[in-house]
Amino acid sequence: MADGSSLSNASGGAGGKRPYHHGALREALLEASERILDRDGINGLTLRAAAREAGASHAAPKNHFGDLAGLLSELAALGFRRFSFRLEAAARAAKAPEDRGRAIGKAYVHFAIDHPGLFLLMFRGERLDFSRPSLQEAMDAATAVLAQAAGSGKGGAEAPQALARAGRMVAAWSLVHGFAMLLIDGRLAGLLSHMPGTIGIEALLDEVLGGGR
Amino acid sequence: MADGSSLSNASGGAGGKRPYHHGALREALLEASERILDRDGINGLTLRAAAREAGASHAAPKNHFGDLAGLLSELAALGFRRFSFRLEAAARAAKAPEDRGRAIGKAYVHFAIDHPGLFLLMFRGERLDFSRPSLQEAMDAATAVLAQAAGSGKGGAEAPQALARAGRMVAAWSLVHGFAMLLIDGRLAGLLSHMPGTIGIEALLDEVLGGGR
DNA sequence: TGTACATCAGTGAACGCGCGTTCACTGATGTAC
DNA sequence: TGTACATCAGTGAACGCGCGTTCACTGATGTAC
Repeated sequence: MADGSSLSNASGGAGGKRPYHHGALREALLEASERILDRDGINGLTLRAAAREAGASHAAPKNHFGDLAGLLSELAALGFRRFSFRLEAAARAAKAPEDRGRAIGKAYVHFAIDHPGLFLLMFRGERLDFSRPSLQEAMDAATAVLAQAAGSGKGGAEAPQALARAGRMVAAWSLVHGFAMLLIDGRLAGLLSHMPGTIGIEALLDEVLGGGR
Repeated sequence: MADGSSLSNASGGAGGKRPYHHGALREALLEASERILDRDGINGLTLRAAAREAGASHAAPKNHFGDLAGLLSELAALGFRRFSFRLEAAARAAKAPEDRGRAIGKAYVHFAIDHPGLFLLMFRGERLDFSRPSLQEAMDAATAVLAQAAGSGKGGAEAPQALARAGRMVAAWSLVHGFAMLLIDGRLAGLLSHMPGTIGIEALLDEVLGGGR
């Protein structure tokens, strides 16, 4: 995907008969896979289902991804790249430096809300192949964004000990990750429905992220 | 499971020939399922695998659980009951009242470490049947333990607003849940290996739970 | 204390299904000459 | 500017596998009389 969204080449004409070679089947398969992920969840995403959704023969994905773990891993890598982009954009958009941590936290949760299937695929490592360089690179980049966000949160000079710094970073990560997971699994909705009054998710998220400051 | 662990009845004799009726196949299937969960993960747990592991015919589980969702849900219910028990025991064992919240948080994470497969089954709702009364009851009980723990954490009288109270509870839950999830998925190990020095999980957990106080 | 019978847990063969994978093939593209 | 050929993406039939489910059955238990 060199330059974005010009994915439908070759078959765009008015001829109707689609050519033997798709031209961008790899990208089409990834897009189809994401659609399946959002619609049917991770267990519905198989090599055959991806081929079906993309309108290709069921053996075609083999050429591009090798096996199912390959397809899932490339899709997860794509997700991590998009994830990093959104976190960084949120950090840049924050007005004051001390708002950056909270902005990144909100972006983290919003990504999970917008792409729950992709988010679960990314953070449910069981079926991914971490030896794939594209996945490793995308994951490392995302981790770097998070580490930088947590490191800049409250001023970096005091508390120079490694344990304290790791504790602050992991606490921030755990907080937003746990919130996102519980939300996606419907646990927060179940909890809030048992509480008096009406509490919206956004207000709750603000409260959770604001509470630690 | 009325009175605990006397699960191997009837076939205990020295006769060798095991009887046609198992006597406690339901419990044996649940134990076998948990073994599979820990060994092969949730995707390895099928009706046939459970029957195989328990030494029964592959159609036998149908009699006790109906379908796969039934088996998974009963196993999750069992997990929630054990979960509640451990959280409550940790709360009781805390010396000072102000230590209870932290003790419950540690018990939460330790449960996930000790039973990762079961923990993921419990908190990955996709394949559970929440209309099962046993699962509902066990979940409600666990939620009540958590709510009580968060409510008693810092004194209950001030900040009487519902949103603030919900925020405190959800923040505490998100923190331990996120930590447990990231740990199980191996993300924390990956992160710590990139940091200077050697940081143990227990020390990190103490730091994370202690940081908010 | 026996006998007949209903009940039901558990068995094992058989079914259809979707899956990943293999394999011979076909159509298109690019390159050598 | 043509022609031959290697390459390779994509096809479609076929394979074996494990799954959930069905179904006729078998063995054990409990109850009525």
